[in-house]
Order: sequence, then C-alpha cells, then structure tokens
Amino acid sequence: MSPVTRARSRRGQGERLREEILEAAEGLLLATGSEDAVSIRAVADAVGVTPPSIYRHFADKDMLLLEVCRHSFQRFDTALEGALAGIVDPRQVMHALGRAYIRYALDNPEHYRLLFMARYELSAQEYVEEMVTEGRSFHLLLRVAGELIGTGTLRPEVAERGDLHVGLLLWSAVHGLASLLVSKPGLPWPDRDALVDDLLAMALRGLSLPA
Amino acid sequence: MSPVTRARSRRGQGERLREEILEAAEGLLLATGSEDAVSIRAVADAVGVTPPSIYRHFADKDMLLLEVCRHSFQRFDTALEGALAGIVDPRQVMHALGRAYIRYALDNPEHYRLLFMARYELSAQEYVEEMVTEGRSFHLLLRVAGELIGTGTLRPEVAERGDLHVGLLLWSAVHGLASLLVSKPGLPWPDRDALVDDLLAMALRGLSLPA
DNA sequence: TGTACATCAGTGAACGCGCGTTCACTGATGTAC
DNA sequence: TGTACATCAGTGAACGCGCGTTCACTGATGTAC
Repeated sequence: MSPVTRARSRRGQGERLREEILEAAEGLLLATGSEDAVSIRAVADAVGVTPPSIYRHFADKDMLLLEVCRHSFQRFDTALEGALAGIVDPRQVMHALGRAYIRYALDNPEHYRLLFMARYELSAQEYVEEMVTEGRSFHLLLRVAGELIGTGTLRPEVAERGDLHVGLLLWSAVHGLASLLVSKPGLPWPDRDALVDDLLAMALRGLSLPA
Repeated sequence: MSPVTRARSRRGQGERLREEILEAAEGLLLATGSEDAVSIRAVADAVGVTPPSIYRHFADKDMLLLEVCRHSFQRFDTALEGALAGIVDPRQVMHALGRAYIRYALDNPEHYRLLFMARYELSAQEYVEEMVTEGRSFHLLLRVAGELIGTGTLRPEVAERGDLHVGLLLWSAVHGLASLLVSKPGLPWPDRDALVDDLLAMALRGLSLPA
C-alpha cells in the first residue's frame, strides 16, 4: 500500500515519464479490459505519480487516449507484418494476414476495441480514421488486394473495381469475424481455426474465377 | 425551460411510465448518438419525472439498459423480417437479409452498437448474448443457412459443417461491413450499395460449388 | 350518499463517489559567475 | 572551487461536476363501511 518511491527525472529527462504514462495506460487497458478504467487518476497511480503531472506531458485526457491509440496501431502493424515473413504468393499472404489479424484481436481484445470498434467524439474520430488510412496495415491490405488483382485470377467484374474495393471486402469479412469473437465470446462458436480458415477461403474463392 | 407538467398515473397505470421511460431512453440513444448520454437523470428529465421514480420500474441502471437492449433487438428482428416478404429462394433471401441488416445498422448506428459492438460487464454480457441466440434474427440466419445447404449447391466440405458454421460465416461477412461503416464512416468508402452487393455475392459464391 | 382510510405513483433533498482539471507551490538539478 | 540563482519536473490541495442511488415524504386516487 505504500506508494512507490520515484526518483524525479533529471532535467531534460522529462520525456521518460511520458513513455511510462503511455505504457501504464496501455497496461491498464489490457489488464482491466475496460476503457473506462483508463482515468487520469488511475494512470497516475499506476505510474506512481500525482494526477497533475500527467498534464505536463499531455494536453488533456483525449490526447492521452489518442496517443495510446497511436501506440496500439503500431503494435498492431508490427504484429501483422511479422506474420508475413517470407510469404510471397498473394493468396497465401492474404491467408496469413487474416489469421494474424484475428489472432491479434483475440489476444488483445481491448486494444482491438480501441482501434476498430470504439466510438470517439467528432475531433478524435477524425484522427483515428487518419491513423487507419495512413497506417502500415491499411497500405498492406491495399497492396495485397492489388497483387491479387495482378494475378489475373479474380473475376473481372470484381477486379475492375480496384484495390480499395477489393481490400475493403476482404477486410469486412475478417473484421466481421474478429469483432464478433471479441464482442460475443459466449456464442456457441464452432472450432475457431476452422472458422477462420473457411472464412478466408470463402472470401478469396468468392472473388476469384472458377479454378 | 419550464418543466413539462405531468399528470400522475392512475392507480394500476404505473406501467405506462415504464414504457415512456424505455422510449425516452431509446430516443436519447438515437438523438444524442451516445450511450453515455443515457443516464438515469437524463432519462428522467426526458420523461418529465424525477430520477428516483425510475427505480419504481427498474431495479437499477443496468436493468434499464438491458431492457432498452431487448426492445432494440425486437425492432431489429422486425426490420429484418419485414424485408423478406414473399421471397423464397434461399440465395435471394440471404441477399435481402444482408441488405436489410446493413441498412438497419446505417439507419440506427447507436442501436447497432448497443446490440453487437458494445462491451457489457460480465452479468449483462450473458443476458445480451442470450438475446442474440434466442432472438428471431439468429434463428432466421440459421434457417436460411440450413436452406442454402438444402439446395445442394454449396461445396460439400462447407455444407457438412452444418448451418451454425455456415450461418456464422455469412454473419461475419455482413457484420464486418456493417460495423466498419458504423465505426469508421470517414474512410474513403466506395459506393455502398455496390459494396454490399459485392460482399454478399462474394460470400455466397465463396461457399458454393462452381455454377 | 358521505367519510375515514389504505394504497401507491411520484417527489425533494441529500449522500458519497470518482472524475478531469486548475493553481500556487516546492525543491532537487544544473549553470553562470 | 564555491556560491547564488534560474530552471523545471513533479506536488498537494482544492474546484465543480454529473453521476447512481437512498430515504422519508406527500398527496391524489380509489375503496370499505
């Protein structure tokens, strides 16, 4: 119960606390599994600092949450990219991507909620959507969609819609399963791996010409 | 600014207020577009009554929200069923269902959030998931999935998984698009109707034997 | 037909809580001379 | 090498707010006699 004794940061070392605050906020999100648990006071407590000192590093609570979001997007990007090592065939890349995507959502449900399911007020909403469209994962998705089109094996009426259209269709399928698993874990889910594989097979086959 | 003058309910008419409370809560959700705006006090205000009188009709706030949820599920069920009038071919039923589903989500984004995207505490979570699995729409989904299997036009390795598996795959695809449209309205969405149609075509084709 | 009374829908005031945020401050750190 | 001083990371106390919930109550309604 005795508070953690912190050495005050040396001059010019103030940035260290900033990082600790972000990590604590992310940790709280993961540990409590609830966005509501991330309050200025709870974060300050977790870091071992008083609430006002948060404001030296973040303008207000919204900005803090936005930065947590940015961090989470980067973790997410890294996780997806890591799953693609050495795979070149676009169909296999898409499978690996989908599997890694759903795995990330299941392993980090609260982060996933924050990235793709949460509601934000108008100004924050804009920022978060920009994080999506400017993010590495979104570009990865579009690139793979483009490569799929490039193989010439997609149905022409699909291919001509372009990579954004194709990418969003694939993302919809994968996000649908991921977010249902996250928000309704208690449904009578059949074997998850089979479901994921069948979903990806369904989506890719549905876009493709008959073999 | 002057408060609405309400006649007190006659004896035995107390149930009327209960309905008004539910309607006000739903209205608040729709109007403000935010679950946070649904507070006991705000609901009481909207109805023209003092906060404590809510407790005559609902044990606590969670119970109130749960009842709002139940109401919303019924509106949702009714909307879906209404879209199927006269359609018998399972593929056409699935298309109509998917279109109605996404239309409902876009027309009632906050209700959709409440039903399929929100986080609930443990006890409430159970109730809501029961509302899903016991609901008319879920049964409708399973029935259509079963009918699709019954046509003999699905791929055998898919058909043999059963209607729950097939139903969840179709739901995933549709929910994915619906929930992305709801949570990321600012993305560079191509034509929505085309996207919906292509998504449904993709899913159904992906599950089916080549024509 | 008139009156005393039980019922019960809704009130008014208050509680304790955790929240985001502010403000004037402290005191160790590093620097200028 | 020693000392006065500016810097600035972090503190302590307090603010006002809206919230869910409680409690003892009021007073119109309907009923029993």
